[in-house]
Amino acid sequence: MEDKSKRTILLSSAYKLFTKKGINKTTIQDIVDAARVAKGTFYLYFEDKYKLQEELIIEKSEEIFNNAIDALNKKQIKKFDDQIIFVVDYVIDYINNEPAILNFISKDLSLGIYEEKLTNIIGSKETKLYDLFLKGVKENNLKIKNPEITLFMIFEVVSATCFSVITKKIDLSINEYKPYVHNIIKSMLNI
Amino acid sequence: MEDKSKRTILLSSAYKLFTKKGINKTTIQDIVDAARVAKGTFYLYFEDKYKLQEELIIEKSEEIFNNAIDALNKKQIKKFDDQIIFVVDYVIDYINNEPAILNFISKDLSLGIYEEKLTNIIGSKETKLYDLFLKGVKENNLKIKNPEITLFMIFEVVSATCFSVITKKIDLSINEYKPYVHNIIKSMLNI
Amino acid sequence: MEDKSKRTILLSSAYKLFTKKGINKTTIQDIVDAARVAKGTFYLYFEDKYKLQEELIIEKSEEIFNNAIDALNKKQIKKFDDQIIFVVDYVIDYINNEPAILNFISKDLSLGIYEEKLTNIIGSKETKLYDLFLKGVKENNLKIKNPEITLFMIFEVVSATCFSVITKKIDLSINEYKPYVHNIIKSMLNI
Amino acid sequence: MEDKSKRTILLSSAYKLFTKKGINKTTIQDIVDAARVAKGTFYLYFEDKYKLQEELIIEKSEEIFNNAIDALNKKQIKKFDDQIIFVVDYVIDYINNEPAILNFISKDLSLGIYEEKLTNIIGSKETKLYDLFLKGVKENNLKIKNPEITLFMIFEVVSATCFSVITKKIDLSINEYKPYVHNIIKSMLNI
DNA sequence: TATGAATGAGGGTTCATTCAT
DNA sequence: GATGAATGAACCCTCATTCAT
Repeated sequence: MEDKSKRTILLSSAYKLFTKKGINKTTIQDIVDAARVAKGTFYLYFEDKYKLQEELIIEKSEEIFNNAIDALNKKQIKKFDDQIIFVVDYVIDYINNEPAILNFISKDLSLGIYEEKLTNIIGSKETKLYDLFLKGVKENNLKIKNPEITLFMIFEVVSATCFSVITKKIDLSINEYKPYVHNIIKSMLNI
Repeated sequence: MEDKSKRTILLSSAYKLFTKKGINKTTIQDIVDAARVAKGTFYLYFEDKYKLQEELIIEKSEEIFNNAIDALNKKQIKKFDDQIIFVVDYVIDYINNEPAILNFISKDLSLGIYEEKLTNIIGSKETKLYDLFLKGVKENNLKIKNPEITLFMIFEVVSATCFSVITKKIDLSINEYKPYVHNIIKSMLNI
Repeated sequence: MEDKSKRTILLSSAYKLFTKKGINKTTIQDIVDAARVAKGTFYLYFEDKYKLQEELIIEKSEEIFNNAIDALNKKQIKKFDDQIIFVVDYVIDYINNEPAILNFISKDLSLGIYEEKLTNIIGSKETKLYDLFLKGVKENNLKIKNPEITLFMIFEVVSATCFSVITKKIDLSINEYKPYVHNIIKSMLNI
Repeated sequence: MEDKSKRTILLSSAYKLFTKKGINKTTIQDIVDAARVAKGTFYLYFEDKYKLQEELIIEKSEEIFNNAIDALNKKQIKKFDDQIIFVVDYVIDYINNEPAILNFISKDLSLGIYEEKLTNIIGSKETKLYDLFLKGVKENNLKIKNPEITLFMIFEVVSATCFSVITKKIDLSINEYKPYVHNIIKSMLNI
């Protein structure tokens, strides 16, 4: 505990506040108060709260996607579309269990940033998810012109609809909702 | 001109500023200056700038959707999926021609609000779009369990991806993008 | 009293503080506290404290010079150099009686600004002092190539030395000092 | 190089920054960064940046005056007023060639301090300049009551006017300006 | 000596909101 | 209804100074 760097404490304090109040309503004063740290300390480590947010988003997103793929590897799922659906469901369940995360990454003003970063993560040639997808398309001889765009659109469809369902803007349980998503994804994969 | 109520002038001044600078960077001072009205006057008509924004969003959205359906009625489009795609394309083209509107309804913090309002508009039993959709599903004997959810998801898919394409987060022209959307919609309609 | 505008109160409060503590050590908070006015009110009237200072300097300088010339007009001083010396002595005495004014216009960082403004005042074709000087040079057939520069340098000599004497940087009474200045001025006027 | 004490490095780093940005806009962080030294180290050697500045001013001023007198000694200038004028011109030229020095010693808030220090330097019985002046007055049998005051006033006149000319507050080249100064000095020396 | 992370008082500035006119 | 001067809480950010290592 005591060896946690102030930087780490600031990150986790900000995370809690962002998920609770959203980034716009969270002030730097709130963050340093929660971290029991002086105001100036914040500026030793972050330019402003948006830079801090970016770090959190990248960190959190990578964590979710990597966990999803790790979980996938432990299963024996053969069919490509089932693999993709497994990953999608994993992400949906994760967010559904920790819905406050949406409060932090998209409620206020940051859906744009979030997507931009996630697009980087998904589209990055180094990412396991992207590799998985490309390999699947190839091995299954899928007639997909531009796999990157398709993957991106899957992500968009999932995140946008998932967001609405989880935040109860539409009266649908997450499990009632999943089949719809699965169908869309299958059709996007031309299977 | 001179008989325009102050309220109307405030709405149109705010609209111009919101599309130009986004709502967060627009101050009430900016709005009343543009409207050539005193600061106190603002509070005679609106609780705060977010209430004003809500009004604008509803007004603007209804305008777009109603225009879309009016345009549809002038064409002789027989097939149901083509009708839906026509409406979708109409909306996409509208936003693409006036992308500043995204600056106002989603760039900052308001995609959530926007969707909530639009959901109301789409889902409202009184809306022409909803009626059109229901009638189409029935007449075509489509195997769609819950038409409302499907319509909602179409909207989500269109808006989320459209937003990314128009704001150039993904390197794809709006016309390259349309076929993807059309395919998804067709599959969602089980046709 | 009650009809004094907040602007006027801010100006006079700032004047007191500037003369007491210098402008650099005076904060906007100090000024509004002294004026018993809210902080925001300051920004209704002044961009920052330096703009306020400029106004004070111009106002105060014009006051001094105009008083000097008015006093001169009440005397019957014939000789040109005596007229100039009268004005110079008037200014020296004024500052000597209210030396705190130097604390405000030159102690901190503002000698430059002060001089710039005074140069404008002195050199301004509309100023009585400048007219007086030009007329004197002409009527007395003085061999002065560039009267404006000469007037400027008289001002510099007086203010620089006067500043040192009054602020006791040199151990000399103001009256012991005057003859030196008079001699310099006479020599500068080539009389 | 490597044996330069941290103290010396701090002084020269501060000098560079003061001449470039002025003392007020130079932070202690700037200084220690430039000196490649830790922040705490600054406080081992200086109370604050103003104490450091004082040292620099004294050091620099002595350097200039001593150089001026050394240069004088290499010339064969007989007449006393020519000697003084030589020194004055030397100083003027020096500042004119390195005007950034004014940025450091007077632009911000320090003309007062500077003059105070210089007055000490000039008036100090140990200074070569003062000796030179006293000797000259005596040998030439000049009717100058108080040589110290006269020397001080020469300095004031030169520095004040020189400052205005070099910083372009008055539209006059340094060479057009010199004759005016020379005349004033001659008259001050009663020659 | 030397370090540099940590501090926190304090500055400038913005702006939604009120209220006497 | 309409005004706009006044308010003051709230914010971001800087930076001289300290102190445990």
